[in-house]
Amino acid sequence: MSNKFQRDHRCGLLTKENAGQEVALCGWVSKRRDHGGLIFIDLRDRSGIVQVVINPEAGESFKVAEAVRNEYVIQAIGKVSLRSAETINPNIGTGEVEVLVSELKILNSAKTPPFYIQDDIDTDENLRLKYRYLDLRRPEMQYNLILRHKVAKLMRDYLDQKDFLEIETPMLCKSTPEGARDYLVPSRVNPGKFYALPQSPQIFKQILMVAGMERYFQIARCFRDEDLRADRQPEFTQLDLEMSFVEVDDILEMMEGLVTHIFEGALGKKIVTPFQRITWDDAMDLYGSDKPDLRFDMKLIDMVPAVSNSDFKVFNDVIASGGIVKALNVKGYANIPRREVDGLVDFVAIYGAKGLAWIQVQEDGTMKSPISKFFSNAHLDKITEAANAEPGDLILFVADKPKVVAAALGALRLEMAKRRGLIDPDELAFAWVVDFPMFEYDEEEKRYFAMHHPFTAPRDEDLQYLTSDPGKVYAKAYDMVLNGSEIGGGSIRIHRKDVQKEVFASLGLSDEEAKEKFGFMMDAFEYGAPPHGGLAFGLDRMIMIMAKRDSIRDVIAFPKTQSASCLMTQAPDEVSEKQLRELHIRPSLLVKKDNLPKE
RNA sequence: GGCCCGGUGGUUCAGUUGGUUAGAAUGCCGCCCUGUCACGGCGGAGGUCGAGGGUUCGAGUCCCUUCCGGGUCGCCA
Repeated sequence: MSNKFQRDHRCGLLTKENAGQEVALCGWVSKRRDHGGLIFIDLRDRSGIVQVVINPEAGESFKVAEAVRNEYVIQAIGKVSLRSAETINPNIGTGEVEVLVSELKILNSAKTPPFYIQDDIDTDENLRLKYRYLDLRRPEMQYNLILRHKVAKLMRDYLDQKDFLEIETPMLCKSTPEGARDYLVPSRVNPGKFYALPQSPQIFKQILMVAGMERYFQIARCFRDEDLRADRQPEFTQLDLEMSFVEVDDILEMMEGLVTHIFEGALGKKIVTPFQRITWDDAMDLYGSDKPDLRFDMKLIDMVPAVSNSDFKVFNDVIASGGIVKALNVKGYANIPRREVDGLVDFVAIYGAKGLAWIQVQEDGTMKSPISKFFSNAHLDKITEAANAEPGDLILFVADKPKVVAAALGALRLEMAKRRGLIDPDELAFAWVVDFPMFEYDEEEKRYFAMHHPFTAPRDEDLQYLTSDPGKVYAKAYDMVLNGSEIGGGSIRIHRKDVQKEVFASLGLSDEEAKEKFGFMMDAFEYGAPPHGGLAFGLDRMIMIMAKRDSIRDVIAFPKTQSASCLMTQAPDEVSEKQLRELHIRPSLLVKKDNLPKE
């Protein structure tokens, strides 16, 4: 009898219902337990694990079972049988059944793997990445990739239903001047010229709107040649989309529908809409971050009114020079040991804060603090009132330029929440951060930069300040935030040439430069560009949160290390002189790192 | 580019103030075992202590350089 397939059932899907059936299974040996006259094998395929049992009655196949080792690929044919009550294993899904094997075949042998193929292994990432094909065999990694597939499918289903078209845009693009560093690709047929890999399909999707596609999306790979982080890879995936004839509310509503669809479909979680909306100004003011974690409260408190006119020179000087004083009230943390407080001073120093002041409100209501001696009782009353402090609370102060205070206290807020266990890992706190400033002033280069990108539309009421006072202009831009992570961002775009020209001018781009870099886009805007806007979701980050992982690498099949290399394939690598010459790159121009002149 | 953490049998780790032959657990190999599921019992093999240099009578341990991995600040329109 020849089977069309080598197997007709999946390991992890066998249940009581299959009892009595003759089945053929294929998979990897997860574990072998040899009792001499009886051998148990945990057989694993993508669906899960089932126990197969073999005894000497199976003849030659029993000898095969004796030779089998972990990660051998085998085919097992046998009868599904119910386990007797005392041998049921409640720890696995298929624990009520097992397969009594009559025929066992080794499809391939395997070397002993360098680490266990099981969840919760404590292994160096080095090894996991080098042997990624083994790492990906682990159930939790399979779950992550399956989840990723489900999410992508749910996205496609939803957007298809809403009349979006999936359209591909080029990978070989023109280098863009501002923003992140581009990955460059030399052109063989155009000596001395380079393509850039896309940082996003931004320009193409806007052109697609001019082209009348009305609703577009793409699950697009994007590239940025910047330093890596736990949540940042040099190549990453975005759900990129754009719509014509919409205003901000239309897009936010559509995206809330999308996210609801995804989280219900993939995780069975009910999401409440509409999401909370918070302006960028408020987010920075209350949370010190443009991506606040709203799973807990602990807002930043403005302390300037309470501490003004005291004898504390440090605060007075900061306020006099245009700085601010803010504080956090860490409830019930007054008993923090001195050593830990000193550690917090170091913690905020990372973000540029020159110091950290604190007041411990003791159980008897008295203050323990290195700075309380500078304040009158009236001042202290005002401070505790502003902080809404009760006995047992710890008040932490940072005084500096607004940007430093936000960064330091924003980070400290998260850190204290972690230490106090204030974060519910099962909660999903969605929010929109809206009304971003259009521009950000760079002190070093003494000019404005676009906070999102230069195609973002300013708010109608702010158009008047575009040239006179760019710092006052806010944009029709929005970020979707989930649990303190930015998972999506977008804006209404500029669709009028005159406005686009003004924005380029505010950015210090001359007409010639604008024409040289974005001429095709300005041209397109002259041929009937519809009002449009869109958004891009960071797919990797969203999956990371859904899978409750700390690293984006765990939801990407083949990620790069912090030095942007692939430990499995050894990319990037050197290339032959011939290849270089064909690309018009003189090998002699290549300089190894250790030969570079010191800067 | 800065700061911090790590690199010791296949794996995860211990290794004191620099001192004899670098230990443990697990894995691996062999033998035994018919109800295990972290199977059990007995025996065995397995180490350039990331690499290079230095200090020292003597370095896994101290110093310098370097490579690799991780976290983070800058950076990421």
